Amino acid sequence: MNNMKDRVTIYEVAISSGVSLATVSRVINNNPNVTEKTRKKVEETIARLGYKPSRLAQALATNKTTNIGIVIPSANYVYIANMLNGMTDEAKLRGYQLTLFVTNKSKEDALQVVEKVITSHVDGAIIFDDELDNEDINKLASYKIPLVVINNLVKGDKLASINFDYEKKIKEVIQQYFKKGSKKMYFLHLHHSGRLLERIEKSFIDAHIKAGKNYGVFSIEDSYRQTYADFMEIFKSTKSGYFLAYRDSLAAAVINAAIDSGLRVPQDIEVLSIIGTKYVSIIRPQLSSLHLDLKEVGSKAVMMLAGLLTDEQKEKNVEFESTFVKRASTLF
Amino acid sequence: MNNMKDRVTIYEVAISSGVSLATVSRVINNNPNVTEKTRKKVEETIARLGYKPSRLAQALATNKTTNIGIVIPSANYVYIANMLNGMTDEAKLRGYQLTLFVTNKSKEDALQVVEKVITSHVDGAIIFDDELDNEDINKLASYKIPLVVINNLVKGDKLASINFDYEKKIKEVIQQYFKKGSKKMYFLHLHHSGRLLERIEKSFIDAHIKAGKNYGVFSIEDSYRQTYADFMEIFKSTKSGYFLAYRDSLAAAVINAAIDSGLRVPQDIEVLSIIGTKYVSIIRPQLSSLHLDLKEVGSKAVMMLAGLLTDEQKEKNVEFESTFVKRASTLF
DNA sequence: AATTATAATGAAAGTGTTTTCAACATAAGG
DNA sequence: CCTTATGTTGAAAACACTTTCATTATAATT
Repeated sequence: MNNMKDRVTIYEVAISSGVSLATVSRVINNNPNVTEKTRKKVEETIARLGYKPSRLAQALATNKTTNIGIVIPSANYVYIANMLNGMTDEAKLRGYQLTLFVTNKSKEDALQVVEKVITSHVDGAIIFDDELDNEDINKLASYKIPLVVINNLVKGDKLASINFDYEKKIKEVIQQYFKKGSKKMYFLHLHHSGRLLERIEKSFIDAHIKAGKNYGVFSIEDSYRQTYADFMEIFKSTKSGYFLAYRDSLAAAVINAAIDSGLRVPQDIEVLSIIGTKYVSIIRPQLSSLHLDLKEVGSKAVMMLAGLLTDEQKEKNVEFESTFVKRASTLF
Repeated sequence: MNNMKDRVTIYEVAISSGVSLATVSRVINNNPNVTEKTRKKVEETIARLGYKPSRLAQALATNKTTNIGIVIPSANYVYIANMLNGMTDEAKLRGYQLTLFVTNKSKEDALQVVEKVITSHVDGAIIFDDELDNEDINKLASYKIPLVVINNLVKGDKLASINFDYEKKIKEVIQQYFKKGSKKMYFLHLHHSGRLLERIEKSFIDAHIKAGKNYGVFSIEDSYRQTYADFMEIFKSTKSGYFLAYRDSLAAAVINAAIDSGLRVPQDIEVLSIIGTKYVSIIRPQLSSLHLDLKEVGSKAVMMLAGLLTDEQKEKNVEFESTFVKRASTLF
């Protein structure tokens, strides 16, 4: 209680060291136009008083907050956590803070988020969220907020983008499979899927149509438990198939249901997890998946945004290549 | 490009509606002391100009940012993602933004984080990080930053705390096991463990000493891959045991290694995951674990902090009770 | 030593709000 | 119709900084 600090301001530092506000400001910002002597003096009183500049006031004066907004559907997914991890690391390196904006996969929330991002005075934002559409994103852009947009095929000149090659890669995987495998393929369509997954699904369907092959689609909830239950039902009649699931947990639901139904993986049932996280090798049989270093994506996104903010380097469009990793849940 | 908006300020709104700044401010803040007529007028020009108040300026003027800082070791853990999920939901409900501060389990970073939290002008902070010690946390408190501290037995009058009952529960689980089970128990000690885990370990050891039982400790890396490899080695000689692992992924490493070594789970090898996430039921055999609704912890933390910020309700100390859930990886 | 160039400093305005306090207008009461 | 109470408004200070521009001090040049 006795050592409760009232925030000391630049003004007090100035008084106490017998210089002007401007000089203290220069010292804080490492402006070279300060004699070593005054710098020492000021630094000494800064230390003595325990002065810490207010980021708020600095932000207001400079129009820079060193805050970047991260727009995501939820903090709860492993792959998003991986990305966040890369972002926090890179942001720390560059002196940025991350502010979270989650849309909860709701269009209504997404609109709110857009407003919040605008009023929050972030220096820029990274968007990894399907819920924001062209209009939303261009609205942000129109407020001159530098943007890095991940996996959201949005048009706009002012923004940088990162895209995954999932659509192409899925097509390749399917075409490869046609050469050796014979099972009917099923796509697991999520009820609330988002546009990325829709594009992947389209890619899946296209590949089948092109090859004149038959395919199936199961529409499921984004829940391990529910999907497991669904597939326990499905496997009463369906005894063979190749299933493409968006997430590890959903792929695992299919695998576990298959095994619990007395089916063999991968002999009877093959499963591919599209977004492979570290759980691919924990689940048994280990999950074949498309692998992408999400952490790297996260740090890359921050790097690109930092580039936009400093006018240094402006990479506009980066494509991340995923690699198909065959593990035990598929034959090939 | 043509519709690029320069930020419109309260000043322009005032001019354009022929009132003073003060009145516009009142309208923005729903101050009742404004005639319906002027309110209408001002609201109309706000809409017409697309004015959005600057949170920055508001924050400077009111000394409230509606930002709360979240201090975590990393965004990459599933259980932390769960907590974040609860936090973001509750924060959105109450109009707060979350700013992330990660310590990377490094003391050096932790000190930096303390500085950043102070200068960031968050309204308050939630700390779920072992790396911050008494001194760090009290430093934050001394800057009058309201704090909710999770699982960090820190002393201090000004802060609210949330604690898990892991230590007690582990003791109970062990004592129960002594009644029916006969395997030697091993604790998986993490190299960089943090104080919570240390306390759990102490609890584990105490329970054994008290009962006069023999126990073992394995020191491992916090890595599935490495732990799996370690246990493939260990299971060459050790053919039986009850293993307590901090995380699902580590517990899974033990299970998978056991199975791949030809041992039976739970007949030969029993495994308990201390922090059970959703993966407990995905991994086979399903993991017995201590269950706690981390999402609820997250939202509770935000609720408590909001209480501190508004002086409404001040719950000071909340203990979350975990429940032991027996699944297939243990016999009892 | 005088002159010029250069470096260090401070005064003051600017950043976009809120808030206090005084002034003014309106409504109520006599 | 005047007085008082109440409700609305605006002027100006405050929030904690940065930055420009003018001024002063110092160093370099002749």
